[in-house]
Amino acid sequence: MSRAETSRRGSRPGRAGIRDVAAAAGVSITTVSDALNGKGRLPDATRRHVREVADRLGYRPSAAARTLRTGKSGLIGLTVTTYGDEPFTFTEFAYFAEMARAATSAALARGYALVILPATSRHDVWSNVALDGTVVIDPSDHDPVVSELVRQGLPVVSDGRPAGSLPVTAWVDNDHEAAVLGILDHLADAGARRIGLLTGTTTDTYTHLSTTAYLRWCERVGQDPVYEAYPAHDPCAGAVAADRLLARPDRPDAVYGLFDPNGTDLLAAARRYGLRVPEDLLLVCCSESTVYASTEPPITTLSLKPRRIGTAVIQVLIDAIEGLHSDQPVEQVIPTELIVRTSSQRRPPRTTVSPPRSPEGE
Amino acid sequence: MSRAETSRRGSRPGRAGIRDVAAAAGVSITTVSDALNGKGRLPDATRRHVREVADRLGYRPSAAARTLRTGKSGLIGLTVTTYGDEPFTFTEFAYFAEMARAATSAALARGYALVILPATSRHDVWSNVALDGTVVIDPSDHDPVVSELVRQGLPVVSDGRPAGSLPVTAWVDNDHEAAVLGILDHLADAGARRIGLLTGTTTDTYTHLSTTAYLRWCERVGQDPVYEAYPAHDPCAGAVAADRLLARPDRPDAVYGLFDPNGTDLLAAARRYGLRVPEDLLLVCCSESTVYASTEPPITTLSLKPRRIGTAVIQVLIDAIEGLHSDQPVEQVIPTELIVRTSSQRRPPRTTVSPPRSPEGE
DNA sequence: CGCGTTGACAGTCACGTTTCTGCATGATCG
DNA sequence: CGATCATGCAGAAACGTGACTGTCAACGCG
Repeated sequence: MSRAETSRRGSRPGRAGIRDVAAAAGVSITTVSDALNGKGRLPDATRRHVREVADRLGYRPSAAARTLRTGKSGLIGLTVTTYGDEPFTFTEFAYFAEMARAATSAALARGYALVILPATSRHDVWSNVALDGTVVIDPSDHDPVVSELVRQGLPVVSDGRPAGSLPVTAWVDNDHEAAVLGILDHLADAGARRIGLLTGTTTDTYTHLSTTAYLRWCERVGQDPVYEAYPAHDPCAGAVAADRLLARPDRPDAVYGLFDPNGTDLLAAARRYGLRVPEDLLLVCCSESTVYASTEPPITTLSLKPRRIGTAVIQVLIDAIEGLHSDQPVEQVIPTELIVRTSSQRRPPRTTVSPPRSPEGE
Repeated sequence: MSRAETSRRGSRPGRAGIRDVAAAAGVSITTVSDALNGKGRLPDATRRHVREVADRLGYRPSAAARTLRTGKSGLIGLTVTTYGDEPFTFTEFAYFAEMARAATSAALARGYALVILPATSRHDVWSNVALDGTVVIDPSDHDPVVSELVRQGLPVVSDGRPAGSLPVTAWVDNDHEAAVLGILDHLADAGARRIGLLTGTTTDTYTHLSTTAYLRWCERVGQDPVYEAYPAHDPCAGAVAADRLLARPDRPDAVYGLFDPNGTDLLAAARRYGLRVPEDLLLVCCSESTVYASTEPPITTLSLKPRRIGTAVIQVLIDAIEGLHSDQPVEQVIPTELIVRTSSQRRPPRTTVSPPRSPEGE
């Protein structure tokens, strides 16, 4: 300890640096770094001694310095596209919540953390955080943020296949067409003669693919399409659209709703029109919420398996970050699950469709 | 351009550094930094010229280097405590989702981003990310992570007043006692004679304060407490507990549920026992979900205003980070809002309590 | 016995930025 | 007209870490 007082010039008290550890242990900075990272060729005695001293000093390596040096921050961006005037709809529906939860867990298990970053945030926020890669949920056609990130060489994996020529590194998605066709067949099997659709006005691929599949199915079986579209980010609009759908002269006897709240909205609308579910109206909606297990009646839902999607997205992204070009394809399809409940099961198939009725008081 | 070829030794192609900008603009590094950050004393011509060149080169400052130099990362940790065996219940209920959404927005508006970090994550993840401060949601009594962060001098603001002697920098919370007392009075005003409570077995302050308030209210009005507790993280347990509560010999004629899914669970249980809502059973639950507006009947809910809480937490935290010791107190109470719907309104107050009935088939 | 080899460490540079200090140049004032 | 001063900008020192290179001793082998 002749003149090893190199620690006094450094940062504020309370934070010990690698120099302090080296001085306290009587070794060099290199030895400390190697001992803690298990890199060099050191005898176990030195390694243990250094680790002990580091623990005693409460040494925590500076994440910023490590990131600057290694070029890896251990941070992954989680981006959701925006709807309407709301800043963003992060976890507006249970899907996003579950997906983000699973993604966070999966990332953490591999030593990464997630940073929430809306696509419309100011550019300086994006460049103020060092990202190793990014997950984008349902990117729009010409998302400028995605292009920018890819241009910078960052891996970008999207939840939902990218629309247009968006240059993502990889994507994970459900087979939405197969899911919709399966639901329509399921409803037809239950006796539905005219199946309606509650869909959205946005241009994301989920809405687009689902609607297209519906229209194709209608054409195949020779049914006139019966659907109402509304801005999916507005909960009030959903209730109104559900009402509109059941008020039509060609009122459907079965409805599939693409969005989470459609189930309760359609149920409420059916009550207003005096329609019994499932006797007069079969109901299915796409949702991850458990409330549909205890509604009256319980409503059949389509689960997109957000936990599996979130996990898969993170695995693919981290593989790309760490250069583990996995033998799996960069396009991964996760199966959906139809949870059949009372609302889509009808014992005696009806042969006639009753005319629409006027709304009744509660 | 005599020998200004300093750019070649640097990083990989595709990322322009501040040196490249300086060389291309024919100025020094200092001038570039000052011009972009608006710091120095430069003529507008130089400033504009430098910015133009930086844009042309697609220059993005390195977040890691900036963080290392300034000591500020612009990152805020968002931590939720864990329940049971699940890794964590992030956004398990609508409250967390809304709160996180508002917090993200508020942070972004001030140039910060949120990093999702469960309290039980491995320590290396925590030290691998440079945080300016942390938000903890409902910290447990002796949260080691909070203590560690505070010891490092990081501001920590909690959503929910800290239990025990947890040394947080500040906290934001509702007045849970006043909220519960208000609901109980509301139910009593609607004619309730025996009010039950559906509560949790966890030791967080929300559950504790609410339950205590209930017990005190019971003592004050001379009612025997009627409550069931269950592990709040388990949705199945909630349905079972709701059933237990309505199966008791001293079955209540009004119930307040502390957790989000209690409304539908209680409604389903009431149907099983042939109880009409609100005629035979008044119902209120604490929830942020909009589904309770369209259930049959619509259920009165207590909103904890998570958007206001999330915003307030972030404002207080960033004020602390930036040293703006605001004149506001470091303990902030956000009022709750009772959204009165059909389930808690009864025209003719009942004078007798009907005996419990057996469950009926659906 | 001399030389190459290997183990065990120390010194030093670079990551890219911010910021402090300092040197010119022109303007201003006594 | 010379000294002072504001202005505009350049140079260089950090920030804390990881990695490369270099040094010194011990040791094996011809």
